[in-house]
Amino acid sequence: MKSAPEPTLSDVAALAGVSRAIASRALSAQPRPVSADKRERVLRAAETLGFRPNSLARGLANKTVNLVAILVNHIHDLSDLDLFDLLLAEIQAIGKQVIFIRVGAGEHAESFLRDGVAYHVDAALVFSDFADAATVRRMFRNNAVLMLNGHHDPGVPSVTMDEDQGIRECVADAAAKGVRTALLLTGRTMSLVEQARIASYRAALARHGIKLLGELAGDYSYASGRALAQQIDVDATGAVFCTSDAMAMGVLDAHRQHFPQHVPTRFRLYGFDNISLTQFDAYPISSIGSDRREYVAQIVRILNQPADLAQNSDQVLVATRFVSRLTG
Amino acid sequence: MKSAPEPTLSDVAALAGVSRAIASRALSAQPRPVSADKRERVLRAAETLGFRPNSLARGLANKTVNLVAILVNHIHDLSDLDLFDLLLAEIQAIGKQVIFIRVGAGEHAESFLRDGVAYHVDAALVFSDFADAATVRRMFRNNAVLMLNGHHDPGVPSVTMDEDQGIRECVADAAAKGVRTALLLTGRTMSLVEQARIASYRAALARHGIKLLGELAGDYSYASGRALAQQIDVDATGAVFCTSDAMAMGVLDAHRQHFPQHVPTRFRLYGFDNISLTQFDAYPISSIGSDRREYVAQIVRILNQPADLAQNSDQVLVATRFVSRLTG
DNA sequence: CTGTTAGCGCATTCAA
DNA sequence: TTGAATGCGCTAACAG
Repeated sequence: MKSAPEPTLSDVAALAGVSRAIASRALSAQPRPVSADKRERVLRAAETLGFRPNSLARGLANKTVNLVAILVNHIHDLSDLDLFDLLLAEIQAIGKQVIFIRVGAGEHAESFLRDGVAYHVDAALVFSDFADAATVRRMFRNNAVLMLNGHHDPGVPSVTMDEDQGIRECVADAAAKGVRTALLLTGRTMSLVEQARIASYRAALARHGIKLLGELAGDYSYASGRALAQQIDVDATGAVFCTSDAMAMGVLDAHRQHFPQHVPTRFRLYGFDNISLTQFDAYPISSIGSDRREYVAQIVRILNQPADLAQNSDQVLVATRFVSRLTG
Repeated sequence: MKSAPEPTLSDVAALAGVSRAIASRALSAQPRPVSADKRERVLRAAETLGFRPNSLARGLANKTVNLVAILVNHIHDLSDLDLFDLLLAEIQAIGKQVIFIRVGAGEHAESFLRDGVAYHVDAALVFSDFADAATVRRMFRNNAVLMLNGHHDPGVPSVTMDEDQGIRECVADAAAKGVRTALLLTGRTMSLVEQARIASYRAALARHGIKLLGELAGDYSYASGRALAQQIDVDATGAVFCTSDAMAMGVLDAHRQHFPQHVPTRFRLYGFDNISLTQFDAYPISSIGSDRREYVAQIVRILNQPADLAQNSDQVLVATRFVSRLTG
């Protein structure tokens, strides 16, 4: 009672009256030597049979799968659907498909991959910071990994945001507007990326003579921003810098509960990531972000390089810049 | 200058001093007849060699890939990161990996799939409405398709939201609160799902004697909601029903520009989808949604069925319910 | 330009 | 319990 078995290349070849090799060449994307006559017959045969090449077999034969893996902690790591949408479109545009892997907090990534195809993808884009470069390198082939989680490693190529640049601009903006004191709301401080970010804020604040009143540890989420906002001394604080837009949104809403203003007037509020939500009227939060198109372009460029080139292990830096909105 | 070639099962077998068959069994997930002694040697050999099974080869041999495809129009089709996050986690929990395919508006899905592994996945979850069931069925094996885009088809299993139920509750809520006139903001009206949704609203409104002042055609987006809001006659309209939360958010923000109120007092506002954003203070929009856990559970249940069972082509209906918030 | 041959890496017969 | 042999579907190398 099995449904009709999938037609194979042999079936096509047989119907067209040619050898399997000819059929293979006629159906190949690259130009291969085949007489126009036979190519035509093969194509017609494939059409009538409803033939669809088995990519597993093809991959096994020529050792390419046209598959890239994207590793994230949680989906929210992407922090921005627009980025993901663009990334997916561009990756597909170069003829590759994306296998999406979510590596939950405590769980071991390796067990997820054990029985999946992910081990043998052309490349792995690592957004997740579940592991350092060494672990990822062990999981995948060395030159197949692209670190996008802010972690650097001499042996592995990476595309990283130059967050320091945007933070400088952001703090400079606050200083120019007369801010003298500030509060910093941070994310998970065990993250290397977050540590670097915090260091940038500290340095920039010091450079401008802005006093850092304190650092409150959140977890990037709206809820944590909302909760921590209770600790803000509205009268003494000139600016609140958050290392995520979501936390800034939480701060904004918490503030509105006490002061029915659209935007805080006592202190300035700055977020981070420039997520698309900050374009909505309700959350006009000044933020820091990079040009998504350039970011994605850099990723795709590396993906397009033959593996030997990737050995150079590019450490690409993408600029970030301050984006001014109502709260800043 | 090629990097170390991946060790294969043969390498493991050789190092362990056994045949390939024994090595294969020892490494199999299912219990297979192997003496404890040899199993031990094989496992150790695999460990020292850093052996990782090639899933392409395995898939070719036993005709299963443990891969499911998720088809979307744009990422935003998911309208809800939480749903996607949960779905991905559950699919991975049953040992499958997800290949993500974005089928752009005008582009042909088939060309995307031509050279990808997607043709031979275990199943395809279709969120995109780029094509009817017939097209999807042609692209994938019949019983491997699960329609989640609201389209029904006798030959293909589906999990669909029972939107009519939620809409009834929603309109009943408005009627109970004395609403006598209403405006409907719709999405892309060529969509079959949207047409059904509109029909539900019309019927429910008529049933409660609420006069439908008009239907304004948007595209589900925040921007379209914002623009269409200009046409709302605040004095004559008792309630505004939107077929997406994003449009309701746009309406809310447009209204706030003229009336500095957190929530409209002249008319009631209802959205659709119950996206997580409506839990944020800024957008306390009453909405209609289903239990994500149940929705995902139903999908995974069907995914777990052997192919022959799916022949039954379940047409599962998941309940939706009204979720009351400040605007309703 | 064509067809034959030989693998890709693995799981599974079938004898032993 | 074991191992030799066979095949999954396709492409590449080689001869013609």
